[in-house]
Amino acid sequence: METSNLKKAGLKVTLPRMKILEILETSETRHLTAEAIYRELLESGEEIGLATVYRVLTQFEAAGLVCRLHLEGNQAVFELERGGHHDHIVCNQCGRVEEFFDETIERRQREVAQHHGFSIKDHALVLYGDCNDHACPHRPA
Amino acid sequence: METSNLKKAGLKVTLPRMKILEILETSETRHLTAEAIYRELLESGEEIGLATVYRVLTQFEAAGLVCRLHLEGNQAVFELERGGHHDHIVCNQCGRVEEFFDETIERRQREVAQHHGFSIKDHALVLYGDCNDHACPHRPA
DNA sequence: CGCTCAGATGATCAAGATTCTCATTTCTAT
DNA sequence: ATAGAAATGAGAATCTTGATCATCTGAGCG
Ligand SMILES: [Mn+2]
Ligand SMILES: [Mn+2]
Ligand SMILES: [Zn+2]
Ligand SMILES: [Zn+2]
Repeated sequence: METSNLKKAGLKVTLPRMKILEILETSETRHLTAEAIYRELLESGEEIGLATVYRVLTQFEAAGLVCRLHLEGNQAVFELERGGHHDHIVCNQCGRVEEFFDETIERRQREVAQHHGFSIKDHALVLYGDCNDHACPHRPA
Repeated sequence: METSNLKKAGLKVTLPRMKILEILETSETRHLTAEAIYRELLESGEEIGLATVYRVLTQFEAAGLVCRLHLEGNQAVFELERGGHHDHIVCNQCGRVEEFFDETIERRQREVAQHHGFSIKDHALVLYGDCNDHACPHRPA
């Protein structure tokens, strides 16, 4: 088990936290809403409350284990922190999410911020378009 | 009057729509929440409901008169559509919002999307940082 | 192994943002 | 001015997320 991640983060190793982490690690969908995680827990027979899912995800975020994104709609999505920063492309048709990292964009962002006298700390970049690859498997729920 | 914009958009010219458009045109703050607009209406003595503000803003957005952004927090902000696309920098300290347009970033976005087989239709880019210029006038509400 | 208690959980309630409902009012066109 | 269609306002409803608080659980200790 990788309960070590929890311990390292200063979080007590509890059943809900382990199960939520496991779902984040093993789900074929990288970007999950709190409700999607909650549903997977129910399906696997775990009696974990939705409030706990939100609470734990917020704690995971604060601990640097996951990051929270707003890709579309009103629900935040969460993904395991796997070291490198990246941004996202979302398909308007089917909801598929692809990841990318572009050093040119990253550098220009820093330069633009500097031009305006800002010290940039973070950024949010999402591209929206059509994946020209239907039938794609990521149909909306 | 510029009720022509409303007529052109196929929207009936009503008092709430004119007043809301006027606030968007004359407010010294370019990016306004629905509630901020609602408050300005109250202060100027207009008896317009918050639901109407939201409804009208959504219609303006559909008509291409305004665009809706999510800069921070949970409230959307609206700004008059003035022709050119641009992105935003937000100060984490004081909430100041600056606008920018960078052709290099725009081009790289298209190229990245193409690499992934996407036809890009839109994007959302917000930089977060510290404007090193306090005392700035844009103090949070 | 069983005890203890700080910390975690779950059920429910609450809050904030936005939309919906529907009776009433206002435009636009005669 | 009149009528019909569309818009408005008040409040209820919805959706997502966070707060409360009584109960439960896990890590350390004997
Ligand atoms: Mn990702
Ligand atoms: Mn702007
Ligand atoms: Zn697709
Ligand atoms: Zn500032």
